[in-house]
Amino acid sequence: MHLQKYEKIPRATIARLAVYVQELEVMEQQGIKVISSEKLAWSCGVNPSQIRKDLAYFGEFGVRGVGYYVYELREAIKQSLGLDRTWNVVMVGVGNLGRALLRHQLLRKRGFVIVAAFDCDPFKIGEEIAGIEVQCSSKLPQSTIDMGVEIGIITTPPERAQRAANYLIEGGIKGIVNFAPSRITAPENVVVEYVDFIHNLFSVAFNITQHQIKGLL
Amino acid sequence: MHLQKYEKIPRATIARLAVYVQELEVMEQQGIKVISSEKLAWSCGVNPSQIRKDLAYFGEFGVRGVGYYVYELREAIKQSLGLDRTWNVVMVGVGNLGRALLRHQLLRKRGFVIVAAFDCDPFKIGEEIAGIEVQCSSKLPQSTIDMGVEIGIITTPPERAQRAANYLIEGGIKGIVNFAPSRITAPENVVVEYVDFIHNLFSVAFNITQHQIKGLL
DNA sequence: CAGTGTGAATATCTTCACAGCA
DNA sequence: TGCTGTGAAGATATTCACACTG
Repeated sequence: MHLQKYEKIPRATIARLAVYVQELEVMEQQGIKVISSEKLAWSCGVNPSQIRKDLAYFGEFGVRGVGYYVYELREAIKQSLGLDRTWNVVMVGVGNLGRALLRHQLLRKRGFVIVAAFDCDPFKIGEEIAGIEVQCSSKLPQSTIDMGVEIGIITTPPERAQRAANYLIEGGIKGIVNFAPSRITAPENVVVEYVDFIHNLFSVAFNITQHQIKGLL
Repeated sequence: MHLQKYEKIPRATIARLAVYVQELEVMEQQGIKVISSEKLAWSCGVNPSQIRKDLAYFGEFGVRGVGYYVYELREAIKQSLGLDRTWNVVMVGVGNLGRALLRHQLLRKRGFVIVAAFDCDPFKIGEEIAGIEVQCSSKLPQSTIDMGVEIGIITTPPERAQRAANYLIEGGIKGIVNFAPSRITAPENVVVEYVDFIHNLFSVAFNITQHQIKGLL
């Protein structure tokens, strides 16, 4: 196993590594065996030195004068990110978005296996979606402890996100991905990530407006 | 209208402004009329000066010695972001995720109205979801031109994302939010944002691993 | 000699600290 | 007095430029 240099790794680097993995997979499917940082950079929309620097946090994966072996590099990055294993995940909140995620193939393909789903709506409890039976939220803490689940996904309405988080924390979860548009509080040792695609729509709307303003100057 | 100072506004600022709007709405619902940067910062999980600096890009919204009027501030931010209007949106790709977004109330509530949905699967064409009839993708460019749509959402499988983008570009769209896990290329004048929640799962997985490594030291 | 790995230079972002105003 | 608005300082992140190597 490559040893990670002991430096703090920028958040932004992690986000980019995920993109690199994605693009490397596409290249692998296209039968490309070797790739230069320049070409990879081009298809990921970043600067070549950026890629080299990002990779340097974890080790030396390239061959000077040649480039990177696509398969090797992908595996190395995945290992560096802790993705050379599967992660058990539970979901809280089975609304439209929750259902979509339960049925989404890509999660499993990337090593994130949803092992249970919870909701507090009695009409939903007992329903089966993509092979998973919706259970009552109150069973959550015990279940996650029993199954050794480490990651929780919150897809409740915003006002119930904190309660969902509390259940997850009680259940000894180590990380939370919150899809609800509300901030949650969690102890230091629990990692929290927010997903809110409304932000991206905001951002697009803003940038369109800016472009137009610039066009007038 | 407040005049924006002519400086380039950091991407990160835009992302945070969206969070501020979210939290301000929660506060408004709780009947809070005035808020200090310190309290708002606390509930958004950022530094108070950060908030003041972010707002300063757009104008002076606060009252010294008092704080910010919640309603006023929210409106001012929305105006600054170009959200004091509605945006017509079209969707390409009606899979699990597309359906979830079509049914999602929040998009409309935030001023993003999905006015049409397209797919190339003949089995899906004609189907009606949340009051919107799925149309054949080939009709896309003409429809967006006719309806004056400015934003396109891509929720196709990755291998079809570029083609979807091409249709949208041909249709004169100004911004794209790509939910498919693949990079797309678009002309300079088209704004592109990527949404990929797998990245956030990667990030959580990585941070959990890191925490554990740190724990061992 | 093409392309990596990396220190040094630059650019960007965040936080501090405090002047200035209600 | 209390909290904003902001220049200056500090911290991070990105890009450059080139020594080095397969």
